[in-house]
Amino acid sequence: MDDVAAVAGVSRGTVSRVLNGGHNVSKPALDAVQRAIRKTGYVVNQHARSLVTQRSHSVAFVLSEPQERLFEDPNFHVLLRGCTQSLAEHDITLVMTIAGTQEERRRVSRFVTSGHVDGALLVSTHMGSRLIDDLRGRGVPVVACGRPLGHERDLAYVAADDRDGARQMVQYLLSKGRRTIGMITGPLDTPGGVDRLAGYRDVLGPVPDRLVVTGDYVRDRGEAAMERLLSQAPDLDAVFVASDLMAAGALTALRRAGRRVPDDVAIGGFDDSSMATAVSPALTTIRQPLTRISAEMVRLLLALIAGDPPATVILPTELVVRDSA
Amino acid sequence: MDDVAAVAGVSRGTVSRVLNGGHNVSKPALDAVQRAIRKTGYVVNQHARSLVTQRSHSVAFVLSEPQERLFEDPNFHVLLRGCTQSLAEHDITLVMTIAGTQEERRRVSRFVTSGHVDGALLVSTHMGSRLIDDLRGRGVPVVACGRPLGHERDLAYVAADDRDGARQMVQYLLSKGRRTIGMITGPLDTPGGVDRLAGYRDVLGPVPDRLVVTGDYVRDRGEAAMERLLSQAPDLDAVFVASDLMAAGALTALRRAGRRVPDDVAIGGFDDSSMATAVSPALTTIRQPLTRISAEMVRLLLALIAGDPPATVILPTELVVRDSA
DNA sequence: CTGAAAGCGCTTACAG
DNA sequence: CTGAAAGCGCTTACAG
Repeated sequence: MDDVAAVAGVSRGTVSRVLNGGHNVSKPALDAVQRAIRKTGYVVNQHARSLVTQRSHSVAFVLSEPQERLFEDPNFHVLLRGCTQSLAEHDITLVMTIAGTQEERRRVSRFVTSGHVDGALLVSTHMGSRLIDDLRGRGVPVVACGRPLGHERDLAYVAADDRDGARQMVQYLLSKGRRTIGMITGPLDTPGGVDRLAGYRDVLGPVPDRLVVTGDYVRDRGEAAMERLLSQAPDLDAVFVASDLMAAGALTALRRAGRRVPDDVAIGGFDDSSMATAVSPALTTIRQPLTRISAEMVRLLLALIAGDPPATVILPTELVVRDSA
Repeated sequence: MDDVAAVAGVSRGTVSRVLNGGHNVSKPALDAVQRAIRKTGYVVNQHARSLVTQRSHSVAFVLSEPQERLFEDPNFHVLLRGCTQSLAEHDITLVMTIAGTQEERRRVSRFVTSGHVDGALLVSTHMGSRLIDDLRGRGVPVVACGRPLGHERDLAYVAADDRDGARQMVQYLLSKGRRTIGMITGPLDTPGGVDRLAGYRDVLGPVPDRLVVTGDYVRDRGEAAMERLLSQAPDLDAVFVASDLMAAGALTALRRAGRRVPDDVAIGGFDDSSMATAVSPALTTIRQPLTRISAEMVRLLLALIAGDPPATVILPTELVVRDSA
């Protein structure tokens, strides 16, 4: 920076002003500095800048999933890409962190609170990690993806309307003449687990236990859950599955059992992830607007960093009809 | 830090020494400082530290793919997770950057060279972006994933032995009695494109043009390429496909054409990605050791940052026999 | 083993 | 509009 100032024949203060928008700088000074920057190939040292501004212009993307299951979930990539792009538009860098184990969570907590980032985007399905309390306690701006069970009031978050999506799907299955509709749920310590089940019950009222099996979002579990459902309720003619990945597994189990989809059993998924069209028959499912969710998370986090109070954003879900129901 | 020093009754210099390993510090002083740190909840300011050490303890993961196609590729996630974990073991943070468009590449280049990171892991299939030259010119330590066409000599990289993998697959197909073996290649401006085709030719010698179709690694293109191959060479009894994703597409095309796999046409994939077992029949394929590739990339980058000269690491590939061939 | 002091490369009131 | 100067929060020879 001294070099640039010397070459341009001005003070470092003026160089700095040019760097920060060029306000209060005369045209000739501005030109001289810009020429000097190009000539010297100068790039600001972000650490020095951050040290004085107390702002790093980067945020953490915290993947806090014990089994790191999200990595296999196509939804996750859409979210990661969406956040990276939305942030890039604001010239903010995404720092990727994985908080799978206890040890990793400690590391992440230390990292996020040590001024390395201005805030954090929390992506996890299961709750109950101490991470949230740690970060909140330090006053770090945080936005969660999905309703953070138990922290709805003190944490900003963006979520799809899971419950309404589930209602739409079950109503659709009914409208197609299905009468015995089973469900494979997500884990019941996740918002997608409880809310989608609640939506199912909203429409169907009290349902016999044998019609509901708890899953965990991944493919294999969907397959096992479907087998169980088939043995508990051989008479079912439709199943609402809380994720496309599990629905893909359910399809496999049905094929093996000799049941045709959708003729014998209709399958409704959730997410409208890439899996929905990768399987055959293609899944009728509920679309979550993940790209918009990413954009809203970023918007909310930037607002929080700017000092705004936390807020909640709920985005609508939408029925997508394909071949499985 | 002043607070900690005050509480512990020592100077800031001593606090700093404790923070940096506790060498040359007396036991009582060390204890007092650690107590004070706990009591005050102090966390170092990384920017201040980096400003003086000139080291950020973070590296960039540069995803430089025009179509951002990698995001859909399961290989990519394995790589990202592998790198994040290997880096975490060294207490180094991964900063995720996407350099898809020209504009993004400029941003990334500025970011990487401005001292924000100590080095970069370059993940891209296509070459010829100016990014490499930019970073090299600035003296930024860089390790590429896969042979960087045209930069083999001046860039450190880690790659799987693509050519030998291709040879293994073609030899296997021959050993199963297949006589007319077609190939769907990757893009010919990528190492996986040229090297896998070279391996195919190593075994088969000169091959009629009608047996080889160029693809682009993604599913849809694999489907289209298979259709083309089927019309150009209706007599083929095996196809070596340069990626599992394309092989999945090829399977769809074959099913539609009424050809049974592997009875009528055997399919050999490449990657052993999650796609290989997600499709039916499961793919016989060539395994790339992506987790080891990530670990080696990280090791190489840290060596580079420490001042070692660039190096090349080639990891073996391995035939995995399943149902498609 | 320890403290005082310089310095890392910036930004930003402040005075002019 | 511009320069001189203080200060962001650390680390690290240096002297003791």
